[in-house]
Amino acid sequence: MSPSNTPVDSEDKTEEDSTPRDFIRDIVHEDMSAGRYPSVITRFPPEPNGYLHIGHAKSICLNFGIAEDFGGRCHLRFDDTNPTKEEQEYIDAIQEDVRWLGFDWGEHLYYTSDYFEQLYDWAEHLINEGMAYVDDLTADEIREHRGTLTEPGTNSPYRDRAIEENLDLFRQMRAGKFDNGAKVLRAKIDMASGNINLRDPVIYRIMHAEHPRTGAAWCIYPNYDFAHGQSDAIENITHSICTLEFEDHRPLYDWLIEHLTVPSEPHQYEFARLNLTYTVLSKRRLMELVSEGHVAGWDDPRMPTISGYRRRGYPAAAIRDFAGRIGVSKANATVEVQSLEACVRENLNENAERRMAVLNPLKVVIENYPEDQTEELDAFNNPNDESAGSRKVPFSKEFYIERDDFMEDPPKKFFRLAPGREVRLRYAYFITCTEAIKDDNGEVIELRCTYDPATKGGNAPDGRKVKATLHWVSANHAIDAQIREYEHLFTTEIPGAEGEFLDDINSDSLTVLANCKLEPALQDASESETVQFERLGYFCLDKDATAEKMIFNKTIGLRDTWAKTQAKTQAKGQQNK
RNA sequence: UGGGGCGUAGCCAAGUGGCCUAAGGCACCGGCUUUUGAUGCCGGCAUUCGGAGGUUCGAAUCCUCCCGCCCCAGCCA
Repeated sequence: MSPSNTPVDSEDKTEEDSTPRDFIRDIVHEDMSAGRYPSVITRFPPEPNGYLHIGHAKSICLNFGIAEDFGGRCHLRFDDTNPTKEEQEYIDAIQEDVRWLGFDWGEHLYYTSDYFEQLYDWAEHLINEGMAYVDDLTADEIREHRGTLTEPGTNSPYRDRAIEENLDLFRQMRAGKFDNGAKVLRAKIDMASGNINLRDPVIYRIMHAEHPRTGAAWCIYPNYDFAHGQSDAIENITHSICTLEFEDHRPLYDWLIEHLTVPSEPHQYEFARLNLTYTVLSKRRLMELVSEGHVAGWDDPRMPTISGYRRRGYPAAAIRDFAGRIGVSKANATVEVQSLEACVRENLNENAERRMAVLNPLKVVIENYPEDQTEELDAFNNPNDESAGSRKVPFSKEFYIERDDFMEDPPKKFFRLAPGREVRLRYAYFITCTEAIKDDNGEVIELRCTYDPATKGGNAPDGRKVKATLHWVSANHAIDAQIREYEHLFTTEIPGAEGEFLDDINSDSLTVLANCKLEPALQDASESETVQFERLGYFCLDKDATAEKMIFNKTIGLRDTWAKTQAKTQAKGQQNK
């Protein structure tokens, strides 16, 4: 079951594997030890009505992960019972995303729609057993008859129709004799049940709609409750894992499995869905962000979708790692996004190659450096990993540094470049600032410096130290690029906690930097490989890039304690005023 | 007021009567290292498990009551 192309995290998985790590694995472990099943079979059952998001990733990692851990398998099953909401585009995107996450369903790709005929037969069986009936009540009337949370419902006047009549009507429903909503098929259970799902739940409805897979073959469709458990049974699913809101449906799930002649007896288990701070994670809301243009699409790098994260440069392994770290339980939980971001940083720190790029360039001229000279300096691709090798970086008289790395009148704890101060240029030389040239507005537009030829490579033979190391890009060799920086899409931890979630959208979630300078090696950057721009963060090529114009997404910044202390001292200054 | 769940540090989360004077991760706070103010390393961070009673030699783990939070009244999933 283990995908052959899964990168990283394959090392210390020796004896840990079969040991239970959450309550669901406990159950599976116990079932297997007791010999209740020959092998574990789980499934991931998305409805193709939107793109997968990080919450789905949790479920995917759980279902495929359990299959892997216990030597079983996991099916990918599209739960396509509502043709009015589902589309082929989503079916394709979902498969791509699950694969990208590193999971493989092998031959086991299924669709609930594959079972429509069987499901229909089971519905007739229920009718024949006197356990289902055709109801002519309107949707409103059915609601009225359902009672309330505290009061029992009342029987529909059609509840006791003869079996023959029900059969005849149901067949006419299938034959397209009625309009949408004219009739439904209901399971006959108990209108007084405390569990509202057992008050004669609707199991088939009339929908004259084109289905992405079955086309016009059907005009009646089973709903979730009537389709899910039976589909599980058909596929011999042993552990049907879903989220907490389906807990109330389990009695109905079990009721159907019990009263139908199904090929196996699956069991449903529920866990808490994922919530993330500063993030919205419901399909309805994500759909709204997309359709109303608040983001550029499902794969906008600010979206918590799998495709958004992919485009943003998050490694699949980081998402899998995150899913493992947050665990699985039944407690409603809201995980801090920082936890996800920590996984991304950890993975990228280990795997991303380093490059140099200047986001907000400030030109520097070295006065004592030969006019037309260019040196090719050695730079490590990953100082923490020798096997990543090294590359050459061109250095010359004029280059760019980050505007933030120079201050004319630096505060105490600032130890980057300033007039008269010496710093190191990474992999290059020590330079000392001699002059800051300003424009008419007093804005610093260029720096004049001198360099010490003896410090080539970055070390002084006399052993003198320097407090800062700056990144830089040679002016004549620089590639121009646009860089897109992102912040959280929302300004509040729980968007919509008070009021409309759209009101909490962060209007500064996207910043476009137009005049960035990249070292030449970045010429062959790719969308799928996130690199570190030293001292800044992680970045990857965006799909909008062209041959003429490079565009990078900022995946995530490096931890920045300097910025943090700055913010703190600023806050203090504010307080004292 | 019906039914189903949940409550262990700022956020996740182990723990299922005695190795718990409660794992681990994130966050946070110190220190060391460092040609990324990154990384790495070291140390700190719940005498307490929603609350109150009770059972027991012994309880986060068992019992009782109470409090709080989430889900359910789609012909959505």
